[in-house]
Amino acid sequence: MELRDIEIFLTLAEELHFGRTAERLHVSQARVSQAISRQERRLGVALFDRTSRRVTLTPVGRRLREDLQQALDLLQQGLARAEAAGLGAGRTLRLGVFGHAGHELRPLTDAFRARYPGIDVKFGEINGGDAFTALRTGDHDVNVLWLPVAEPDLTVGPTVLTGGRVLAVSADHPLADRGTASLEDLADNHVVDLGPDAPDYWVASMVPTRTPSGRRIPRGPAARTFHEILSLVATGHCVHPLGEIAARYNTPPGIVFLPIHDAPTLQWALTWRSTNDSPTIRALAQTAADLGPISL
Amino acid sequence: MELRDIEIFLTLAEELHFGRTAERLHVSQARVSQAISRQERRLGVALFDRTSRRVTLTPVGRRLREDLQQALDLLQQGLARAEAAGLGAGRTLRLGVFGHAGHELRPLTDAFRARYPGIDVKFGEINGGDAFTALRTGDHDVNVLWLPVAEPDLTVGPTVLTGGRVLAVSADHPLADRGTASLEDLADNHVVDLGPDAPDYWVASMVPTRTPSGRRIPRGPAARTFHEILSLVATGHCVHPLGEIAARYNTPPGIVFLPIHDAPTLQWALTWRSTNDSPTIRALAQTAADLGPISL
DNA sequence: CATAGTTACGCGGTACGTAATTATG
DNA sequence: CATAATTACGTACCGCGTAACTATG
Repeated sequence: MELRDIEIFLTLAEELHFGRTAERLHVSQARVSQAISRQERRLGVALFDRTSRRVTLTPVGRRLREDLQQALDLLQQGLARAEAAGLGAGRTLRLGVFGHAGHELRPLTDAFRARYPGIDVKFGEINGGDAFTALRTGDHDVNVLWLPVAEPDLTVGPTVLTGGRVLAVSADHPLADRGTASLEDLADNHVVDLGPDAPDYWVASMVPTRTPSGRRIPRGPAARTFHEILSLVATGHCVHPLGEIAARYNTPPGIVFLPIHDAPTLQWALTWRSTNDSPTIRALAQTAADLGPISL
Repeated sequence: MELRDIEIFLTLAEELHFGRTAERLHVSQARVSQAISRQERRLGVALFDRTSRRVTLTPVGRRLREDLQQALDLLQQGLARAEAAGLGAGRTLRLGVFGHAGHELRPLTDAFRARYPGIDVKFGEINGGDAFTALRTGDHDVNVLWLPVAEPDLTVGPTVLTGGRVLAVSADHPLADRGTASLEDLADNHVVDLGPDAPDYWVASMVPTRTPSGRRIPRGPAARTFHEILSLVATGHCVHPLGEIAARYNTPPGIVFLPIHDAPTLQWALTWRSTNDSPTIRALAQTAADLGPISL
C-alpha cells in the first residue's frame, strides 16, 4: 500500500472515471486500473462498483476515501511546513506592531513558532506617522496595521485582531468624567495631526476628518509617535482616537481613555511589501488564517 | 517522499539510533541513513542533529514527527477499517440486548455502521434467565450484559452503557407511593427467581441475596423473560430490581419503577464467546472503546 | 580502537507504459 | 460500434543490501 496508490484512489474517488483520473495524474489508464485492483485485492473489499460505463464508490470505499483524504492532507501539510521552515530556516521574521499589540498576538506567534521551529519572530515598534516606512525600507517583514490599507506596493493578508476604539483625553478634560465618548465629540476638539508620511485615507479611517453628522474635525498640532501623541493630549489642547489595545497596557499619567461607543470595530491585518513575498511570510499568513482573528 | 521513508523517519525519531531503527524495521542501517538524508535533501532542512555518537531531533524534525505520526495513524486506521469491513463484508453482526437497550446504543451502532459500511448490525432480545445461551449457541455474536461477567468461555469487552437501577413494584404496593426505594426494602419482599441457567454470582449482582445490612432477601416464584417478571410483579406478590433502561421505555400497566438510591451504578459491557473472536467483533469493540460508555 | 553513521555500487522487484482484449450502453 | 475498463507483457528505475569508508568518544 503505497502513497501513490492512495493518491490514485483518492483521485478516482473524486473523478469516478479511470480515463480522467489517469490524465490528471499523468499516468496511463492501465496504471489506474492496476493500482485500484491491487488495493482491492490487498484489502479484500471492493472499493468501487464499476462497469465499463459507470464507476461508483462502494460504502467501504466512501468511508476509506474520507479517512485517507484527511490523512493525506495532514501528511502534506506537515511536509509543507517542514519545507517552509527549511526555506526560512535561520531567518528572523520582523513583525511591526503598535505599542503592546505584540502581547495580544502571542497566540499567533506561539502557533507559528510551534509550526515552523526554524524561524525566529521578533517584534518591532511602529507609529501612526510612519506605519509603512519600515516595510518599504525592509526593516520589517510584516506589519500589523488597521484596515483599510490600499497601497499599490503592499499586500494585505488575513486579519489577526479585531477590537473597539478609545479616545485619549486629558484627565482634566470635560469629557473625562463622562466615561465614554462619541465620534461627535471630536468636532469640539482638536485631534493630533499624524504628519504627511501617512496616507490621508488611512489616517482618516482612524482619525476621521468629519463626524458622522458631517461636522469638520479640526486637526491640531503634529506628532509622530505614540508618546508624542500622548504628551500633546496630556496638555489638554487636543484629544486623539486610538485602538482599544492602546488603553489596555498603558496608564499614562494625566491621560484617560474613553471607549468610543459609536465607532465601527477596527480590523488589524498582516501587511507586507508585495515584492518581499516569501514562503516564510506565506507561512505566517497561513498560520494567522488558520487561527482566525483574535477579538480584544 | 514515500510512505516507507516516513515510517523510517518516525522510527528513527523514536529510537534516535540508526542501528536499532534498522533492526526494528528489518532493513539495513545504510537504508536508514539513505532515507533520512534523502528526506532532508528534499525538504532542505536538517531533521536530525547527529554525530557518529549521538542522534537528536532538530526543532523542525520534532514538529514534523508530530504531524507525520498523526497522519500515519489516521492512514493506517482507515486502511485497517476498510480491511475489517472487507473481512466482515456481507456478514451480519447479531447483538443481544435487554429490552429496548438497543435504542440507547444507537450512537454506537451508527458509529460502527459509518466506519464499517459493509457490515450489518441486527439486534436480538435476551433475558435475565438465558443471557448467555444465545452467545453459546452462536445465535448472537455479542451480548450487552451487566458486569461482572466471569465465564471462562466468554470475553468481556469495553463498557458501552452505565446507569442506575430501579425496583419494579406493583402499583398497589406500599412502596409505590414512596417514589424511591432502598436495597434494604428488598428484605421485606420476595424477588423473582431467574432460574438455574443464569450463574448465581451474576444474578446476585443485579438481584442481591442479602441487603447491605446483611438481611436475607427471599427468592419468590421463578420467571425467565422480562414480561414474565413484570406479570409476577404486577400481582403484588413480589418486587424485582432492574436496570434503569427497563423503566425508560416501558410503562406496563399496574407497575411502578422506583429508583434505588443506594445501589451502585451498573456497567453494561460487550461480551462474546472467546472462540468466536473475529475482526468484525474486534471492530465493534474498538468502535465502542473509542466512543466511550454512554451514560443513561 | 571500537562503535556508529555515511558513501559506493550492484541487483531485483515493481511501477508504469504500450498494446491487445473484453465489456457495456 | 464506440467508449471505457481490464489484462498481458516488457523495460527502466529505485529501493535496498553488501561492503568499504569516515568520524567520534
